Amino acid sequence: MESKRLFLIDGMSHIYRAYYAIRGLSNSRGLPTNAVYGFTSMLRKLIEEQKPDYIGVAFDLEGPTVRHEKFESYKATRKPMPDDLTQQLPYIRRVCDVFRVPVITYQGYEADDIIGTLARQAVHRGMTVMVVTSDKDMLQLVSEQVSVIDPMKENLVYDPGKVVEKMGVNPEQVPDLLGLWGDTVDNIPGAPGIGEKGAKELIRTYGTLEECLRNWDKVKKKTYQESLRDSAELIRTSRELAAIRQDLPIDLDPEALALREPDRAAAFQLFAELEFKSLMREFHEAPEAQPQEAPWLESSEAQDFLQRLPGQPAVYFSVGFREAPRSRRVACAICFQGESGGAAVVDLQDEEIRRACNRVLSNADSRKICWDAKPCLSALESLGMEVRPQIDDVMLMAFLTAPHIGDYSLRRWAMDQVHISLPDEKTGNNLMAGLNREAAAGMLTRELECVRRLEALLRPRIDEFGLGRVYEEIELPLTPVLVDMERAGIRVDPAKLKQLSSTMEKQLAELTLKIYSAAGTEFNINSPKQLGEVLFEKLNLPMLKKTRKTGGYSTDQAVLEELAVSYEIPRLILEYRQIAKLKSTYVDALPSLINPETGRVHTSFNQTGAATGRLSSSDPNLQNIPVRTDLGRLIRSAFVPEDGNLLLSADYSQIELRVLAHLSGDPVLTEAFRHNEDVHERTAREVFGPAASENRAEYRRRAKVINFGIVYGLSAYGMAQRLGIPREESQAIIDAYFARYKGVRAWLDKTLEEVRKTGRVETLFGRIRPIPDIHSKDFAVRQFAERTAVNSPIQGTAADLIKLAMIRIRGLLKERKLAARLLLQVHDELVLELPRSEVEQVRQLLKHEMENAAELSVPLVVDSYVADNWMDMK
DNA sequence: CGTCGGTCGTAC
DNA sequence: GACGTACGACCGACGT
Repeated sequence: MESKRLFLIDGMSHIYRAYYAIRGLSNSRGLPTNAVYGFTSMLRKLIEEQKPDYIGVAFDLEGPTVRHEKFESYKATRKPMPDDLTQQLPYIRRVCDVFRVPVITYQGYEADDIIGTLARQAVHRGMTVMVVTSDKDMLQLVSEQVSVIDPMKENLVYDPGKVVEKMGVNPEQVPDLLGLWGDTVDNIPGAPGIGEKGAKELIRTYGTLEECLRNWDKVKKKTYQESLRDSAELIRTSRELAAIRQDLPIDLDPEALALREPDRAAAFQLFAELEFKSLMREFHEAPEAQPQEAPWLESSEAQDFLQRLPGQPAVYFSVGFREAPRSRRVACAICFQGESGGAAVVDLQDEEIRRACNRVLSNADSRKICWDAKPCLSALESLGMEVRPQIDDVMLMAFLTAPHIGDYSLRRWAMDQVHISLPDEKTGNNLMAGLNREAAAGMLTRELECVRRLEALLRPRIDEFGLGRVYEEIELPLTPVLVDMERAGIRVDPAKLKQLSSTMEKQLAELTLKIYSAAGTEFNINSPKQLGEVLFEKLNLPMLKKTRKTGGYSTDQAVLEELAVSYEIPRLILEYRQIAKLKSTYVDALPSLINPETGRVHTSFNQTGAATGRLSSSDPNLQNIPVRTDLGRLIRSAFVPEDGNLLLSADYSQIELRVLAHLSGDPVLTEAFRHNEDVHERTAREVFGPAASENRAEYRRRAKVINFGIVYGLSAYGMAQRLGIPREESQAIIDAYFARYKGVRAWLDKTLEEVRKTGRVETLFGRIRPIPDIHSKDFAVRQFAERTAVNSPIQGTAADLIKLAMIRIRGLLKERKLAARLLLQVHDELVLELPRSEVEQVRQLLKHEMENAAELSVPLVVDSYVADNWMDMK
């Protein structure tokens, strides 16, 4: 029998935290509600996630305390409680009442002392105590039976080990430590001249404060000696102030502290008054609507339960993860529920249970449904399990139906759509890692309930919005492809990066000296603010541009390039910037991301990262490794295949313009691609006429800018900036473009007309993107919406095409038992690793699948390259 | 001391 | 304000 858990909440610490953490919240009658809201969220979350057996909140009372008598300046510098917080105190009291959480106070003593006293008594009765606070003083209460939990730090739990880790001393030594160190928050003075470092060292050396004072003459540092000798009384008083009392004349009454159900009606009433809408919704529901907590099943019970699942047409599941070293996530528990019948949680650390789970997951006749399948699939496969066919992923349904939202955490969707609150990720991990199996099961059950309800909500929308094809044929089958790519990773040569890093360091040091000498002053070159002051105030260079939001001096590349025509320093800064950027973002960041077991970096591809349907990549982002400058490209030479293998890269040529040709049916663009012309050359001829052939390179460059601009929804201003020409001139060029490319103009008009009517745009395959700002009254916002509207179908269709190709390529490589593996996708490029012997076959396969991903009105063209590093592939 | 917005710069 | 989609480093303000 686990011992009962008593949660003692430090109320004062929380209302102050909430008050400062949330700004400007009030109801329509002007009542400030920030602290009430923060406190309520904390309390509700704590009860839900931790499921205490007993609970109480301690508050200070107005008026002096024994500490003030002991030491008159105690808390003297602390400002009185702000008015707009005082106003909220009665409501905080009412919140405790409606949650039926007892409030405990004691005249003359602080919340700390109440908690200390009750904790001690609870331990005597065999309870486990959790002290809920963000105050480091309270760490002195920690023992085998008492933990401190900090809800502001994702429910970080301090046990004696964690206290030593944070404070450098044992819990019982904390008052001694603070006697020396002091505490500015509580105005405990501590020893003059002794700070955190000194205090920790002294206590570690002598064990107690009294021993430190007795041995003052043996202390090495002179200032410490003097402080200990001369300020003994001050130090002893400080210690006394820091020590939490555990002997107040109060009696713990467990029955009064037993957790009770909230008074839902009163809670609804109160939250209505405070205008907390999401809480109103939550407390409006009948309590039965909250899911029943699933039981943990062991051995034979688990087997019985799992045996019945494969017969179900749909099986919902939610995986509990444990964080393993190198940010690996290990699946340690799984909660299942069939279409009918209750949920249960089983332990994946048990071999027999894993086998039974595998029978459920690999039964291709039933659908498996979860939220965010990629990490589940990855972790389950690592445990030797197989999931067939693919997993239905409700997160992808959410993404496809609302790709502009940007947050696809189950927590967010559960809260907004079905009004169930879930722990944040950190808390969830702690729950899974902790010893409280009931709380962990509770979380998984709630997650599962959210998945079920969200599926019921979102699957009909998939059909309603015509997203069935994109879901079934693109996003769903893409997930296992990404799992494989992430697991494969790409080899990175750390020696090469190290060498590059030291070269760059030397170059930076030289440039720094040159810049300082040219500027006549030393400053932080990395700081745009300081740089602006040096350039435009000290050196009086002409200011060309201000920054958009703060009105500071702009020092961006365009400005510096312009200034570099006439001055030396901007040129040096540009060079410095380039090297510093490459060094910090790539060269120095990559080695730490190499997995020592594989020698490779394993990026994470985010399937919901971009509203257009593109993938994004992070940790590290391998989709923005430099390629345009020689120095930047060197970084790519550190990306290499295993010995005996090669890298193969295949990229689409002009995919977005080809997509535009298809979508618009523009005859000139179509003809250019059908004849496999250089599309920028063609645009130059169309727009600039005979002049284009006189200075081909220059007009091709301009045409290229135009073509990019078209895809991104150009404006005359933007193009003028890029081309360095007057705005009227760029407008003339744009007019000339649309005179020749009438089909493109018509498509843009049609797309805008459609978005104004339907509020959304779509790709060739039916992927949608809502454009809510299209009717905005703000001109700038509306223009932005228009550019987004014309760009998204183009970028999104290109994304759909390469995703289709990836799925087929992975299927064919498997089918033909080739060793070649997909490693990376960079929007229009795929990078594979393969044995030399497979190069020709795979090259052909890749080209064929990419070029025939779909039948467009113009051909898709793919170029491919082979090399023994990623730099030399061009 | 940690968070967060601003600026800047890489990729396609 | 001014050309679409991302990720991320660094600085500095802000509140503890």
